[in-house]
Amino acid sequence: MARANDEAAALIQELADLLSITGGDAFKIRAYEKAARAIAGHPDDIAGLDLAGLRKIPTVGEAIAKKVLDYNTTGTIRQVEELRLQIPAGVRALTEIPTLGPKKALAVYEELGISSVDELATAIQEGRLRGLKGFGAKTEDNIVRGIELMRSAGERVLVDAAAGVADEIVAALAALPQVERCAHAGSLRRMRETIGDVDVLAASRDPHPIMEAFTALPLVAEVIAGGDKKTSIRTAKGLQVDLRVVPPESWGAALQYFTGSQAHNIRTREIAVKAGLKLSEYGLFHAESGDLIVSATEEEVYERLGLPWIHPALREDGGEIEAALAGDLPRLVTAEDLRGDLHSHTDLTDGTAPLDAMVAAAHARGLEYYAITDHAPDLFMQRMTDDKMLAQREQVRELQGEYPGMTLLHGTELNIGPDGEVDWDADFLSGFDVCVASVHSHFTQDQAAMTRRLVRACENPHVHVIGHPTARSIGRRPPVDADWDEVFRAAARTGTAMEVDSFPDRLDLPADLIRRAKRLGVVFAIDTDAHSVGHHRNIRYGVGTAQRGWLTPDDVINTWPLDRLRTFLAKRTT
DNA sequence: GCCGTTTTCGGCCCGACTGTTTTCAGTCG
Repeated sequence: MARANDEAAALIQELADLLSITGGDAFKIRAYEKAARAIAGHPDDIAGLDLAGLRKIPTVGEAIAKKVLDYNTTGTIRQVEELRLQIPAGVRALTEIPTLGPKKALAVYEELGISSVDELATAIQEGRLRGLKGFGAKTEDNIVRGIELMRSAGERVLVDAAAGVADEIVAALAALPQVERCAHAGSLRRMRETIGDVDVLAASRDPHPIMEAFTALPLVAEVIAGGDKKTSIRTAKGLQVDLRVVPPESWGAALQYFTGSQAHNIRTREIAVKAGLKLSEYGLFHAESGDLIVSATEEEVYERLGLPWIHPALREDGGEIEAALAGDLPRLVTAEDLRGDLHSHTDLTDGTAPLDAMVAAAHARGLEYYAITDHAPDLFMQRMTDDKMLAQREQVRELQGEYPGMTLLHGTELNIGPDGEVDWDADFLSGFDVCVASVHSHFTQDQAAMTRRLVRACENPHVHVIGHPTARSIGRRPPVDADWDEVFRAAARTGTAMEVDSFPDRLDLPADLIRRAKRLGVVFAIDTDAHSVGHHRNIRYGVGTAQRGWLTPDDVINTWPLDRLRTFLAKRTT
């Protein structure tokens, strides 16, 4: 699935990583890192660009453009290959150990010949790090614990797990008398699909009791670092939480800073520097006099930098600064924009709640329309039959009378077979109000077969939405391999929507593919795929993913009024 | 290595905390 852009960007990033170990110029390393991001996020396929075309990519100059050309012709970059010979892959892996960065990795490699995490663990056991300059008893101890952490937990968690921890901590701290404001920031506020650590921000003039209350919370298993401005803990499940306490008047600048991303912050600070200003978590200051200009709200900080407020979901240095400067920021879709949900299940198949409970939950969300889409017969374990489906349709029509303000749609989630065929013939399919079609098996087909399969499903006039298109399960199953641009072109051509599935372990389409699909003219449906009443709450994660994909309300068919949606659904079969 | 109404050289975001040092380097975000 990797595009040339992604592969070239990964090589440039590797070049930066390798240079940081060999002690290359820090600014050169940063230049590579910036260019890697720009290449990964560039809308055009770099495989088709010449030197001049490549140099038009921001932060890509002569030298990096030539390296990308090198990649285009040879499939690799010569300098990367050379550095790989100097620095074994295992030495790079050492920098994955928390508290062990490039300098210490190079030290143990050069002084002791250590080139893997296992060798390092053994060397520490044998006491061979003793006496090495810069390696004291505490450092040794931290490395041992870092290796343990890396080998056990320490991996990123799903967004709902992080949100649960953040909500608990924010609720506890907000109740303290010293706390004036408290909120989560970081990658969770940006709604990244997985979260490495949770950032919590509090505003107060009296930080000490807050830090004490924080480290005394029942979920705290270990205190990693403790100061009056910043304290870090780890939960029993291995999730790190950083709490920063700032003066109340710094709230806006601090929220901007701690929301990140780091790449976005570098861009905003560069803008500040060019304007003779200095931006930190404490505010926006005059560089020379040090006088404070603004700091109370994020809006003020961005405004004084000459930018409109930028939604957290966009803050990845993925083109949002350029769009903001040009006045082209999208008005992102929100949960309030959603009028309906087009994908949900009941206990007729693998849901756990009966039809009436699911409909009541949808009504409680304030939806104007709601589709029940139980599985179709090709998923044999669900034991669906024509009669059962028709009986459910009758129940849906009867239930409609109880919900005059919400239109119930009867649909189904079809199974896309290995050849792209779906359950039921055209005649039976035409009886549904809406059909979602999804891949549920044969995940490992090669790219050509999978592409044909998805294109064929799009071309089926009865299929309105492709459900969880990549079929990935975050942390468990990789996305299927397809030529996504070809699939998206088929979806745009046939008027088939791509789903943004809100399940925290799906979030499918992922944000980067959403952006690619949108550029090709695709429309989307943000659905819960709810299998229980509680799953309706997951919609926030689907909306967050759609926002990271730069979607506006108009891109999303279930923000449309019912009449417009019906027109969209109907034109497919005429 | 990139960049430029401070343009072809001299800059390049900013701060907190830790550990090993006696004033600072390394790591992290």
